Amino acid sequence: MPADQSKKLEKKRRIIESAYQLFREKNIYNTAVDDIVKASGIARGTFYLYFKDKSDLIEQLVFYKSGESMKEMMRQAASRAADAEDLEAYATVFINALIDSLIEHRDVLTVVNKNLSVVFRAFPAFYDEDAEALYRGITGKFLEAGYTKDTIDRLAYLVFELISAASYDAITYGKPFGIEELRPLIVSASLAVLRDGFGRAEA
Amino acid sequence: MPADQSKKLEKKRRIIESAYQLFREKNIYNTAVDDIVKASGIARGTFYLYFKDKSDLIEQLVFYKSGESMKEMMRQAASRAADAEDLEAYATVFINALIDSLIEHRDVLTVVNKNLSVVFRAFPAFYDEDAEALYRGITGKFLEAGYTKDTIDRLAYLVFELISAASYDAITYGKPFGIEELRPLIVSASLAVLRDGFGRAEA
Amino acid sequence: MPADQSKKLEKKRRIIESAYQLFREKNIYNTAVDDIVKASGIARGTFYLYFKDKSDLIEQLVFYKSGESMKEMMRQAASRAADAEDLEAYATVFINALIDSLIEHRDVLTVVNKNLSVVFRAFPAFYDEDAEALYRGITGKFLEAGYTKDTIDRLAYLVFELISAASYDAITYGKPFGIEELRPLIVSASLAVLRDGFGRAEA
Amino acid sequence: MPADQSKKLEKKRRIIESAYQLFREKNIYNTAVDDIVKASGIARGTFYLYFKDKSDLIEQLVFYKSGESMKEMMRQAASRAADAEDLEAYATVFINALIDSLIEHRDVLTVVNKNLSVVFRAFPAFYDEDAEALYRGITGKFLEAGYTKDTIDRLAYLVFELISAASYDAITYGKPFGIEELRPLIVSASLAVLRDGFGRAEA
DNA sequence: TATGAATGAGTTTTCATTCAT
DNA sequence: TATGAATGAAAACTCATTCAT
Repeated sequence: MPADQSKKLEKKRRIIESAYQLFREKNIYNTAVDDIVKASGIARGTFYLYFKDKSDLIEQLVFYKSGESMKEMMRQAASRAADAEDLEAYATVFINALIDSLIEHRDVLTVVNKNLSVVFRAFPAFYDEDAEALYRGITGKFLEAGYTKDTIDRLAYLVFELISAASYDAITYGKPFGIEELRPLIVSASLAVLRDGFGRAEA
Repeated sequence: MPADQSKKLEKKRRIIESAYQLFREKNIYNTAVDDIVKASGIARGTFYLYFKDKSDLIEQLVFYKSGESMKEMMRQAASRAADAEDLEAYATVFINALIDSLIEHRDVLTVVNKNLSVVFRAFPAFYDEDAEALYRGITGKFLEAGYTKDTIDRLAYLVFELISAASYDAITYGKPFGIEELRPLIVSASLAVLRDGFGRAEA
Repeated sequence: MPADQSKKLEKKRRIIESAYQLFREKNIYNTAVDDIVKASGIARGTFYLYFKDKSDLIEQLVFYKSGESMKEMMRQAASRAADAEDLEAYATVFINALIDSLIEHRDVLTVVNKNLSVVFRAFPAFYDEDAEALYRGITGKFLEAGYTKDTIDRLAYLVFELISAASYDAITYGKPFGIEELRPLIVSASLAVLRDGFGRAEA
Repeated sequence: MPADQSKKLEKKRRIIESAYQLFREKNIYNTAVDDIVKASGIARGTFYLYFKDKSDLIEQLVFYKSGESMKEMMRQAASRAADAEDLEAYATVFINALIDSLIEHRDVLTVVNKNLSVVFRAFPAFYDEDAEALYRGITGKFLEAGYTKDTIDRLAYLVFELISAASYDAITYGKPFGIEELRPLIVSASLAVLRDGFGRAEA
């Protein structure tokens, strides 16, 4: 039973992976189910064994891909920021690392687009155990520094939005400003937001 | 001849307006050209007299709708901020007024979505004379205060991104935070970004 | 306008006619919309201009075909029975002529099958002006002979059911009895039903 | 081995029973093999262990269901008519009882529809021993009364057709006439057919 | 300019049946 | 016997676009 289960999941992931490739190359609306099954090496009907219809696949793909990527990015950023001496240094390294990750995962951005925010947004809601642990790890330092849990959630949301919105076009189009041109401003603006948030919370 | 011109423009606007309604109700990909011509009360062929194809309509619609709305929002915000005593007060009133406008034009957000940024982004590029004049008016105060033109463009971009990204879900979904809950943070974060940008620019 | 209208109706009839041929050759469920459009010499999409979907075509075809055939059969039967001296002779000739017509239109039976009854059944309800006139003509003799309108409707229904049910398999399969073997019984049984009906109505 | 046999038959009946339910609810062409196996709680492949294909199931189902119902109806009708004094009374009670049975088994009519006649028609051919015995029992009285075997077969066919055709819509749709409205006519018409048939046979 | 019937390539989806386990 | 994942041919339907009037 568990063998069968995992085999099914394995095939499902294979389909998602093929679809993901095609979506990147041709965009979602120009990719037919037919293209996906051909790329997956499965029969047309098999697709409908795993997904109710095309939009079911899209939904699952976006959630899966953006979730995975986001966790991966957070993990990398958190690990690089681990040895920071104080909170300000921690945030600086973390944000820079996050931008690096976004650059590295630029292909995800193409497909997942606005939907990345879907997961960023769900982040404080801990949509899965890994994500929860990560979020706790990252924000823990702020809790120790005296930020309230509520303030942290709001600030995290705001900063993630700022970073992803500002980076999105910079990374995918390089317009109207390149990412390296914008990077110092993003970092420094994020820090300002965090500092400001702390001041407001104490008041 | 000018009468003809305006008649043509009039019909074109009618088509855009009908399409806009449908896009809001059913989303772009679920709206057929057929639906649009029916709603416009014109014949199928006529559509292609005014637009090269469907994507031409979409492009023009998004540009038109978001451009118009944005100018309107900017105008309102600028007028409300006009009497502010200092730069900080000016920015505060302006940002609050901008959020109010976004709330008021929430229906535009639905259709134009991520594409609002398209125009926000094009802003410093002065995509039309009105817009250019507006942008000059709004940012003029910062120029006088000693910000460089370059810094202003970057900061304007960043702040607009921050405001629109953070407001988008708050206004359209009310999740994960409501707009009024987020508003003080947005304002204060924006001010922090502006202040920070000034400091960095001087250095 | 009337030219266009009739042209559209003309094409619609052409599609119905092609479908009818195929339904007879291959049966309804083995005939694809694709076969029909090929046989009609039109494009796939055109089909959907005239019929909402396949079942819409079937519905319209059955109604049209069975209606037309039935009127034709009634007309023939009525004309052959016209000179009959008394009611009994009239009915005898009429019923025999009706059976002849059913034999002649045996191909309609194949497609329209049980649905012939649909129209037979609708008969007293005068589903169209031609049919109404015909029905009035045929049953008029019985009205004069003293049958009430109510009795006529019921008897007509019963006799038509008897004739079509008993003839259906006899004509299409020749089993378990051939039509000529059954014909005298059907005629005589029908007359018996009519006579009996008259007696009951008087009592 | 006989235990196995009956187990096999048991499962076969379960499949037929499930299919029967679905056919009633959704009609034959809208019921997929998949629906049937799900409703039967068996695996897809198992279906093909018991039936060659879908049409094999349909054939067996119709035969089984209509045969069973028909025998049941005949049995009831024959038993209620058993004590009748003369042939006319016997026929009257029998026909009325048959109509009652059709009303009671109306659900069978829905599925078996026109196909009920298939079995009615097969009746004189004694498609199984039970049925043969029943038919012999019912028609025996007519044989004694002087009807020839041939006449009996033809009359039985005709009368069954008359009754089932006339009752079908009356019972399932109540249109254009209700069954109770039609019942006296059906009975009396049937008797007329029988009487007439006797006369013709003697001549 | 305006019309709307016609097009047909392109998509999605279904489903009876097979077959390895 | 029993299973159910896999198959893929076949079917239904959509829709942007063209073109004769």
